[in-house]
Amino acid sequence: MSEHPARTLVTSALPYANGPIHIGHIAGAYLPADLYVRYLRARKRDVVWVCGSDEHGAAITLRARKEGTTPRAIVDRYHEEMQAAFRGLDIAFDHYDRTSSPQHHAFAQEFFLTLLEKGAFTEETRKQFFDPVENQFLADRYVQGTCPKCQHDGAFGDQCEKCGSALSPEELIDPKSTLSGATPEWKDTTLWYLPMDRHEDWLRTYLEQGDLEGHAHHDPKAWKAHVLGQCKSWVDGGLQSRAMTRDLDWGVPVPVEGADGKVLYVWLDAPLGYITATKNWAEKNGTDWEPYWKDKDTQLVHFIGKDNIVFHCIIFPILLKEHGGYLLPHNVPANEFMNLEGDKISTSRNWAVWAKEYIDDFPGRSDEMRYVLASIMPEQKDAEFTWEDFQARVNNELADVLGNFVNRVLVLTGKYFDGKVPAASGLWTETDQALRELMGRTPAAVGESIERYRFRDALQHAMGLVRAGNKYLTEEEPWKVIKSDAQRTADILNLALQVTANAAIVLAPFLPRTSEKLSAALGTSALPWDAAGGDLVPTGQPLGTLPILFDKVTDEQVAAQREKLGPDAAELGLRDVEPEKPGTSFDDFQAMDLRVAEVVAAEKVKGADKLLQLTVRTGYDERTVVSGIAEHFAPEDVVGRRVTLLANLAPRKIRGVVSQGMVLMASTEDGGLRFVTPEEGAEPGDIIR
RNA sequence: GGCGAGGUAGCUCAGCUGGUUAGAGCGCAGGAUUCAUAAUCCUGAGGUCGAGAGUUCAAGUCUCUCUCUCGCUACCA
Repeated sequence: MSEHPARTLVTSALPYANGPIHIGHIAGAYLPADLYVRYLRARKRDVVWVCGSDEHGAAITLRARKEGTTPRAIVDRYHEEMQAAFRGLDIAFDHYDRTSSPQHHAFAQEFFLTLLEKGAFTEETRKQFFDPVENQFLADRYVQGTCPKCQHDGAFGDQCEKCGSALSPEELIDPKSTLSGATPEWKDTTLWYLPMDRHEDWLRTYLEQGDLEGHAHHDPKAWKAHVLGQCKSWVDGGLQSRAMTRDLDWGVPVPVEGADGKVLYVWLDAPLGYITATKNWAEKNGTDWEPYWKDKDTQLVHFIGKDNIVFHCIIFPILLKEHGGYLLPHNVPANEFMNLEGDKISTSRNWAVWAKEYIDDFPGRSDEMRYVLASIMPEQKDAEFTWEDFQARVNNELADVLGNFVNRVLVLTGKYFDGKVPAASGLWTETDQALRELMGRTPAAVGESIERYRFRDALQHAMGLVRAGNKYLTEEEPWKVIKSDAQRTADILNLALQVTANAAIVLAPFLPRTSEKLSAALGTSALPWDAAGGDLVPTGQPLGTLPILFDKVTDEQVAAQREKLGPDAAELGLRDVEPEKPGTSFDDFQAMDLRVAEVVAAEKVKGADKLLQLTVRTGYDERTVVSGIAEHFAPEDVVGRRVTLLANLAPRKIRGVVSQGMVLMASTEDGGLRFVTPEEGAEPGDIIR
């Protein structure tokens, strides 16, 4: 406990600015960080916690197009909304920034240029195929044509899978874009890749031994199993080069001559936002940001969800190390996912508890949600939130155990000692001693758990003190003792009050509002964490009044919340769907040959989870079509069905099977698939137009 | 398909480097109690630790096979 870093920089994953915040986000990356940081602040440690909105990327431009507005308008709206959601749950960042700010753009460009100068990227200026329809450059794999060696006509730009020859895309005869089918143009472009394979050796040492550049850096045993497991699996599997730029018009422009229409890959740009945010925090507070990112005595901790592990543990560290001068993460305590009422949380299906709606429905009751989420936090495996469980925890634990304990102590003191802290004799019984010892070791137990990112454990320890307090009162029965021994009654209540004051401190990270109310009533506000463990409330201290700390959650409230899950009634008439594609021509439509066909045989493609190999009868031939529907349909379910076939689609080899056409499917809102089946009477071979 | 993490009492979950009768909270049953928000406290019932095999004096804890869940990844024309 004595050794600790000189300062700690904490980050939480930058939330993506195209949707509201729900409890899955909160429990994953924000509440744990908030608990950790509140604890460190209470210990008077030097800690800074930064976060911000991740505002770039293609999804935001798509959303803007759908809503008929600009990306700027979208990110501005969510930037405000997300901050309000965090405030509502008392998620208290030291600084919340955004990646679309001029400062961030400038910093990200500078960082990119430094990497470029240091040779961190492989830069390739070369001619590359460009799809004029999709208006973007095509990776080798997205070009297909006839193999110059074996005349196989499904060869990819990098390799012919028929004869195994390695190819360059320009060698292909009659190349086509696999995105649009258009004939690509041969144009100059520059791409910047991060060759991650160069970094495998030191990454392995860093991850497995916790050593960096020959020095002990962190304790790998302190990392969560699932985090290390996933990282090792990546490194052991061999790291690939990753393009660090994208062809988009919304993002941080690549700061290189002639790179118009290119932006930094969001995964490069977003984590740099942590640094920008730290800089802006420092400027706001008139201090220096550099020690937080560069001093050897600083500890860097990233709080994220499990979907972000590889980026924070592998790619970002590579970037930081290549740049030089920056610290690498000392721990990445990623949480797993929070499920909801038996199902995955889903934004599009409105299967979520939105932070903002919770606060609207339960105003002033942020502590309750914080408590429940901390109790069930998905620290080592996925967790499950249900409203029934929420009700039980709030009612049984917060109201009955904590709230009632506080109330008993205050009422008894009010009744017997006029609301003033009675003087203790100092003669403690064995029972008293046992409780005092528990009180003495609880702060360390809670703190140790928090420092190990075991927040549920920490909360258990803190609540354990309160439970012991209830037990103490029941066993010592001051309401009986008062009749015969006023001093003994004073001793009992004095100790019960000390327990209450201690509980206020150790519960403060979890229940900041409740803790503040309690401390205010006891006159122990502003006591630091390290004061806890002993007597805190001075004799004679008049106690303030406290309203009931926690209202019970009613069955009606539970029912109403469950009712809100699922598709919104208002949305049922007007669906939230992908925007319509830009206009096409009648000629383009005419170019497609759509036919009625019948499935005569079906089998799973071996080695593929999602692929079904179908044999379809078109009336004029029988052919093989590979379709990605195996997760929705068993082979026997599809045999005999009449389907809509795009018959003249260029053949393509998928998983070793040549697919001659495409079966049209409707994808439903819940992620399911339905065949587009012609009405009775249509026969295989009938033309659809 | 490859890889990773999980599968422990009715529910939500702990069980660190293998070692006496497998734990907590909630729920349930019985009892005690009344200062308190019908709150509290005590006692108890409940588990072949996903299935099967193996290593060991000893396995929830190590190895192998299988199975289910979640994630990453490839293939979804």
